Amino acid sequence: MPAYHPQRIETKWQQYWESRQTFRVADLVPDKPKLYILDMFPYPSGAGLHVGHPEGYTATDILCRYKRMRGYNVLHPMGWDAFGLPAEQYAIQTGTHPRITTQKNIDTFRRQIKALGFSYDWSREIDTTDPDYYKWTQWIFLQLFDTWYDPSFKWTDAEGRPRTGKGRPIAELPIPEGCADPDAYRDSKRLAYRAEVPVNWCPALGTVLANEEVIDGKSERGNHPVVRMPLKQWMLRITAYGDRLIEDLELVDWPRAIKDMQRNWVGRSEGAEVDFKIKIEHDFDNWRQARQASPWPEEIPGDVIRVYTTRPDTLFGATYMVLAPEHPLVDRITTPEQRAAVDEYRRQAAGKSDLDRTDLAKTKTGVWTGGFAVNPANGEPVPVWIADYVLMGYGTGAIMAVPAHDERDFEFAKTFGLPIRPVVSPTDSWLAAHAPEGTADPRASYDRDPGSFPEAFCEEGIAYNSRNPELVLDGKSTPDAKAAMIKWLAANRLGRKTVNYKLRDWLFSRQRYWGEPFPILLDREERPRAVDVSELPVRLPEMDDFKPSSSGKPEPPLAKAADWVNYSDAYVRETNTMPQWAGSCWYYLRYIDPKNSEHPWDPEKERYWMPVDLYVGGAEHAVLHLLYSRFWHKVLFDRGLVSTAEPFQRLVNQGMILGETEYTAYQDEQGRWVSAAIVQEREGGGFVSREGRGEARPVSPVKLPEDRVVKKGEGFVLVEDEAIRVDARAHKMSKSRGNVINPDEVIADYGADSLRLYEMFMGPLEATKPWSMKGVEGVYRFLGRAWRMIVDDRADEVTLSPQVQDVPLDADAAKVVARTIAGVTDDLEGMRFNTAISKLMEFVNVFTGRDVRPKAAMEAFTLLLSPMAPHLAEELWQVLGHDETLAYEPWPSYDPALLVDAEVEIPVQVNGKLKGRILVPAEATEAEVEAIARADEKIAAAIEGKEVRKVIVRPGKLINFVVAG
RNA sequence: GCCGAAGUGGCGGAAUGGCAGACGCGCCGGACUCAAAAUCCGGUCCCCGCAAGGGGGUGUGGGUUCGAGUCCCACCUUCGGUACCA
Repeated sequence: MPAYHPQRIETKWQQYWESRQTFRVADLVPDKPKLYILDMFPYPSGAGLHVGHPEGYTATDILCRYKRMRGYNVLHPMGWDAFGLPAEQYAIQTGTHPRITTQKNIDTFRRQIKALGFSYDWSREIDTTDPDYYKWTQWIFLQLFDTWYDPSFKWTDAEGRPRTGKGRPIAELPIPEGCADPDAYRDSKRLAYRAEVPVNWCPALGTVLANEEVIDGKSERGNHPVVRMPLKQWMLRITAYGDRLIEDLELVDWPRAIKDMQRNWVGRSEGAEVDFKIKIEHDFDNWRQARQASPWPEEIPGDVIRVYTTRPDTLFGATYMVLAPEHPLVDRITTPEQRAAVDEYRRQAAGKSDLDRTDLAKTKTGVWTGGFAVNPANGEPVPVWIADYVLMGYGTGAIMAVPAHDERDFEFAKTFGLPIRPVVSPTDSWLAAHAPEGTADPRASYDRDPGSFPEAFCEEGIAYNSRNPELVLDGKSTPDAKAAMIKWLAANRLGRKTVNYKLRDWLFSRQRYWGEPFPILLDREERPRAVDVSELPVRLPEMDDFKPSSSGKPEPPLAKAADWVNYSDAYVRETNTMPQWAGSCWYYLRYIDPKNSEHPWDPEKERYWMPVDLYVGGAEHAVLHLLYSRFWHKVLFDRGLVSTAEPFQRLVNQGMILGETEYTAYQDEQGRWVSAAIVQEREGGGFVSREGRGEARPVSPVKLPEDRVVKKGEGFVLVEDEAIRVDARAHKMSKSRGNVINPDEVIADYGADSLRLYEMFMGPLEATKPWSMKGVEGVYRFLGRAWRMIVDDRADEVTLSPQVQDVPLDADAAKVVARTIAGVTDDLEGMRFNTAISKLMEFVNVFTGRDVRPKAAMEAFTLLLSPMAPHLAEELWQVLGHDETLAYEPWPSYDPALLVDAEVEIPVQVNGKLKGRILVPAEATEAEVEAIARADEKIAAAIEGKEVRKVIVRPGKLINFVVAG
């Protein structure tokens, strides 16, 4: 009977922990150091827990349990990111209220997570859809609404660095003199503001779609037409924090890859804005004089095209301009002759989603407007085109095209026969490498026609062909030429230096039901006003119809709740809701003080717990969630509501868990095997084989069991025909592939401890790795061996094995124990769980081979095992005679002297090649080691008759003879 | 295309610049058993050899070093992210 029986043990200890509140954490414990270890909370989907979830959760749980035993006060909470589209779509289909679905899913997730035995403090559980939670999400939104960004505000950060730019209360915003409408001015400066933004409106579905849901201008569901139309939406001014989001990455301990991604996403670039006068009559000279005499206009005047460029040094090479099709000046500049073509092009562009315009479009398209503008550097007229390779959302939505030195402009100019004027001289090596074959004098032919080269020269170089009566760039390097051009432009009010970001302001509203309502009222002129804090939360109105609008225009479902919308005679409620990101942007703060009804969190508790010391989650959140959270946190910091500049001090990304490795062979229509080497996946699904230049023939994949394939050379082949290559690959788990592992089933078969242990034993936490049920069995067997090492498996009751005796440790045993403690401790500190487990396995392999197992060794082992397999460890601890949980037992210690051996075996090399091994005293000097090595028969033979030029001795490590001949 | 990560036995993986393959899976052999399962013991990178022993080996090609899986350069492959960002 008392074989290792995880199901019995695990429920027993889960109940024990729950009933005694073993892991409830006190807020402020002055004599203990604090540690805040956080998991990314899950979206409770209807599919239930996935084996990917427990990977990160197990890792953090191990650390928490380990750190508690080392005397830390550990905050380790869990909650639910529960707003979101699936519950709403389910509601539309079935009429079930999203709250019901969400609650059901949460209950499932909670049950599954609890079955894994994690040491969360469940009294701190939060749910983003709970009005007591979203009350504070709304409250934080009001802070954003109440804040403007002062880019010139000087302050000093916690590291003592001088900083510029800070969010300040809107009441402190200086109103410019003579401002006709101070309220409108304030509204235009808030971090939360309203703007017209195009959305993908699908009239047939009556709903607004995300970019991913639009394919080829049609809806993914139902294939209905989708149009882009402007809609008034809430935006968050994250771009104001672009520099700080980049700079403060220096303060955190995150993987370099994630920091790089964030930097790229923000995409800061330095360049210049330049104004090109629209050429209507011959008025350029007059305009220049007027410009010189007045300040730089912040608002773009109606008669100029303002462009952004990172290469102002190439302005003399700007031979045409391109506007985005949506650019407001298109109408004004288009000539009557070109009107029809321009309108048609714009109509086509409007039918394409952003993805279509970028992803699929390989060749450049565009239309001339018929209009011209004037190049401010040389006064030459340049034609103005529209093309969808210029995006309205970046820079100013207009570019100066320098085809000689920009790959996209080069391609466009060649397509439409526009002039290409070189203004940066390429290096000789570039010319030699890129000149078309047979070019006698590459430089001469480049200067004559850069278009004859296959690509543009986009690197830095020496300027030429760049002079006007006031400015000479010729001979200057690119950085010098940029500086000179910017200086000249600024002096003549034709341009100025600017910084630009790829990052756009954050579109923060959704036309959905299942999200946080905005705490905002709109007056008759649609001016926003904050709901009074005393009226928070603004609850979602009860509705039983979640269907999209039938009004024929994009309208959020909340618009149908008439009583709710009509706040008073003067005001209506905002009917958009917040995106799913909102609740997850600040949840780590609410865990600190989850029940506080007066404040989002208590400032003293915030100072105690923040920052989060370790944050673990999937890399798919590397950019958006982490960037958005950091942005909110910085606003809260600027407003004095949190004490740290960054929320997450250390970040670790767990890798993805793939399905079991699959072997796939291919058969043609006659059922003949086709080698995977000649099979290609076709776009839009299906596979074809292609032999040499032959016809592509359709083939179908066939899944093979492991014993039908064999390794040959680089890959796998069929056992019965080794000429047939077989694909061997693990795939992402997905319902459609049928390779999803359900954690409930693993727990039922092997227990939670085995699941936990296996997920940690698979490999490094950060790595992507394939699942293997055989691997689960392996760790299950290990736990069984650990059980039998301590428990008498032949007795009727669970009792201590007679081999476990209260005897002192002999020298060897003491060494094994000390080494295991040292190794496991070190591995846990470094989050190397896989090697920590292998050290425990080695320990068991040693002691199961012994007839007498000292009790002290067994106790140390049990404590070392407990963070990873807590249920089994608690049971063993009890069998070893203890009444209380081991969760707060001190972590085992050891005598460091035991790690040092008196004698060590070291390798002997001759010219770096291993020739033998010798046993030397650990304290032996270099000369002694050399003498022992020379005395060794094999070594003596290996160096006999050769000149020993040098002897390298690493005491306790190795000896290497460098010989000649 | 750009950015990032990774390439080590049949498989997952281990190795502060110092004995490559710890630990686990799988496989082979043995013990226990009437038999099987479970369990226990031994073996298992490749090649030559009965053995002792010898030789080769960490994606490819160079380099640094007494010594390279590890550091540097170039390339190849796979995975992840991103995508006309002016």
